[in-house]
Amino acid sequence: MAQFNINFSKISNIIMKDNLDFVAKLRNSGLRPTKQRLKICEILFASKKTFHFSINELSKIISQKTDERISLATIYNTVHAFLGKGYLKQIAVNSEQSYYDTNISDHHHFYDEDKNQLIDIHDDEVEPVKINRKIPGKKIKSIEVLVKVQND
Amino acid sequence: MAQFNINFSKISNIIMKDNLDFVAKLRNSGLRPTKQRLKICEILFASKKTFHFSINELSKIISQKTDERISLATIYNTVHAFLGKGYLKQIAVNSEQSYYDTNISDHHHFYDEDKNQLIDIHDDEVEPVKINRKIPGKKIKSIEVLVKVQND
DNA sequence: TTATTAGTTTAGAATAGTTATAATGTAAAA
DNA sequence: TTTTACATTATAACTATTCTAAACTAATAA
Repeated sequence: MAQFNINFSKISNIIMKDNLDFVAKLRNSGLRPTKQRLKICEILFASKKTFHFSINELSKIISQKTDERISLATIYNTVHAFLGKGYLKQIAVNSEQSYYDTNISDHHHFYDEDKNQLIDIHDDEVEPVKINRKIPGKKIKSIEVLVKVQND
Repeated sequence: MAQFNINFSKISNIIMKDNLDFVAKLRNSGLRPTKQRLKICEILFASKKTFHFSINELSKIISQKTDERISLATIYNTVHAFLGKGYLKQIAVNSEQSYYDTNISDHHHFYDEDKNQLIDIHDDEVEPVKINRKIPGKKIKSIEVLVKVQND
């Protein structure tokens, strides 16, 4: 009886509303829907609005939004797993930190060097980039434009 | 007399041919022409051919080409100094390592993910990238295209 | 259900790249 | 020369990330 109550509160806490979608999403990609992964899904994918983050920033968001802490190792693991499944994109900005994007569509970025912040460039804001050269034996995996900006 | 010989061999060893140019180059930018900096100048700028390198790679080249070792700290310091003076460019590829380019002109890159190698894209190989958007209060510092390629 | 198994989380150790420190050395100025 | 400011160095410290191995938990079999 006591055990039932505990389990129920746990479950109701974790699985709610659109979290059912996340459970399916994870299961479909062969990832077990653990409470850590569901929490991270919620933070990353619950809003229609996409955003950019570093592991460090994600870690802070998690501690703000949750009372239960998630270990750094798990955050790294989860982000890598999501990258591998194509749910996240990695963005090369500089060598100090990795940045990730919940917007996985092909697009380019501004990088604000003063605020250390990425800003999406929408496809209608750039002329398509045409590369008139091929590397023998290689295929293009991605074409990314990074526009660095600073205060003027 | 003995001292004269020692100094002479030192100097003749260090300052020769186009190294005089490097002495001037360094002096003109307010950097003292030390033997370490001259050696690194030689490696980086003696050939007309430009190239890409990581600190680790540069360090290896130095130990191959010199019997006198240069400390890692000095290599970092020197590369940073040269970056600051605009003699080198930093390229954002991924977060594992910093890459540097002795070609400081505006240009784009292929990145071979299998060989972990950068390849210059010449200006005539890309249509100019047009960004039809401005960030208020910001000016564009650089526009860089990174084309990731892999074996096909 | 319950037991088993295979995948997951975790703290903490280990590693890699980079920066800081403080002592020693050296180029340039006095 | 002597002095002074800048450079180099070994090494410690730091930061981002990965590894490890033990404890845990979701899925599966019984």
